[in-house]
Amino acid sequence: MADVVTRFAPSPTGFMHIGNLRSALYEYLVAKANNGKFILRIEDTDQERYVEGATDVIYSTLKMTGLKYDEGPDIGGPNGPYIQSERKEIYMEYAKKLVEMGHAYYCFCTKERLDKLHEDGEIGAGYDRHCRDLSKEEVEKNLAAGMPFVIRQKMPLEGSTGYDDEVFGHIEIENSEMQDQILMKADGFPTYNFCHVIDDHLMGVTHVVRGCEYLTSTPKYVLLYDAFGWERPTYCHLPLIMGKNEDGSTSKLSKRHGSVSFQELVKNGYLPEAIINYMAFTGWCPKDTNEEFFTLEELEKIFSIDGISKSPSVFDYEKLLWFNSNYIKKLSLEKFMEMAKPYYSDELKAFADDEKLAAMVQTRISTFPEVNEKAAFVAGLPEYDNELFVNKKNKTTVEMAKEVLTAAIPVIEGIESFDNDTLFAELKAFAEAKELKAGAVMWIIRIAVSGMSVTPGGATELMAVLGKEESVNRLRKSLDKLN
RNA sequence: GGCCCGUUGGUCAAGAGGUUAAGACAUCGCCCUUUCACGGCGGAAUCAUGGGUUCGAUUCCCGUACGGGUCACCA
Repeated sequence: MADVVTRFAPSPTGFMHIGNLRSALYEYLVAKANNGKFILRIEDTDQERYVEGATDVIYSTLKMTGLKYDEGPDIGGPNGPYIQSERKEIYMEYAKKLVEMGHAYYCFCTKERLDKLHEDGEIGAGYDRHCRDLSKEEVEKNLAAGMPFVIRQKMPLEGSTGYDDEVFGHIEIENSEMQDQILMKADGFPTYNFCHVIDDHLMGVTHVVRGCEYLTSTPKYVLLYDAFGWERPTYCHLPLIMGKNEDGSTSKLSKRHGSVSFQELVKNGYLPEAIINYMAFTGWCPKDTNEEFFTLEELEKIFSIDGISKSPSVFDYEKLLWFNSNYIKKLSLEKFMEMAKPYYSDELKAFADDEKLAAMVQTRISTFPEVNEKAAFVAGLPEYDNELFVNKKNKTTVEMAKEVLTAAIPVIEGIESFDNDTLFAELKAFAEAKELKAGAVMWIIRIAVSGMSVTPGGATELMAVLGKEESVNRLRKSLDKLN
């Protein structure tokens, strides 16, 4: 396939929905898998939904995820402008051309009349084509009188229109099912239904990749291409992303399912690379491998349209978590520390630069905010129940804890180089001398030094992080508690 | 409601007219171990349903059920 051109055409709504980003990813991959071009276009024809600064969210998301576009509003290109509100005149020009050719018509129906039609009619009754056959004179007269108007597409009354979708195969819709949809609104702006076709053609888009909510409206767009005598693009509709409800049912992914925007996920400590990697697998999977870890670059090489699934997939936060923890483990310690730092609570901020602590924490978290829970032990010895010393597997008891601590504290105080290896070796020898299992001694010391049943490291690792003075202080405190 | 699409374990999914129906997440058990995590090994668990076609269908066809999408001066 040569000269493939795809585009990502989001509306500036102020946040990047996961489904939206998934579309962008696939659009990017379809282009890059074929050495093609990827265009960014902003669809802001709905003036009522205008959101300040929303385009910046789009730019930054694409930048963070590495979805580099070859043409776009902020970088320019030969087919600009790339913001639809700046292309307003173009659409009116083409709409009028369509009227002249008999494929569209002026409609002067008021909003009130349309609303009434809606109320009175059955579900899906739609527009009654009231203005479809106005005489040329009438139209001229209304126009001259300055009556507000919209331009509607004149659908064929009979027959059917079909196209071949790359994912879903042949789709055929009766023309009678299609409404005379509005192409140009009364405010002079085009509707999506119209301008995306004009832009896609003018910008040379060869592959229209988008969510399958457009699957059944595409014949209308195809009719537009035909009316202009333009070559139809290749269509590739993507299965939707669903969320799982509490009762086990699924529905379109929304807030109640969890974080649904890219920004939110990042804020919650997910890495863009992990998000992208996981997202590539929602509705697609490679043909000849079971491998699941792919960088964007690698995806560009192996992606192909025939690996796209038809059925909707449930967004699995558990699996995303798993991807994320793996990506966190792959980070260099330096990078990890830099990225984790903002997530430390005020109380723990001072420890964010501790390499030993970071190395310990890095292998045990799935998202960055978890650093606090893992690093909590450094903050101080919490109030805890002496029962924590009791452990079945190691056969430890509260009594034993008292004895072990009494004997071990002097040993630990005597250790010069307070690193994990030395500590471990010394305490192991200590255990042998006392004819105790190493595990039993370690358990008791770990509890005494942390006051927690679950910690991000073993007894000696914790002590190495805490340092000699703090460790010994804590051990003494815990021993006092036992007396 | 009309039209369109879909349905392989809890989830993501590969797959083919004849297979022990891959793999991953989650889950359970065991091992490793200085608790947890990591890692290793193993288990449980899937072709929505009825009818065809066929020597044989989970795979092809039709119906049913269920799920989803769509029917805006939103995209």
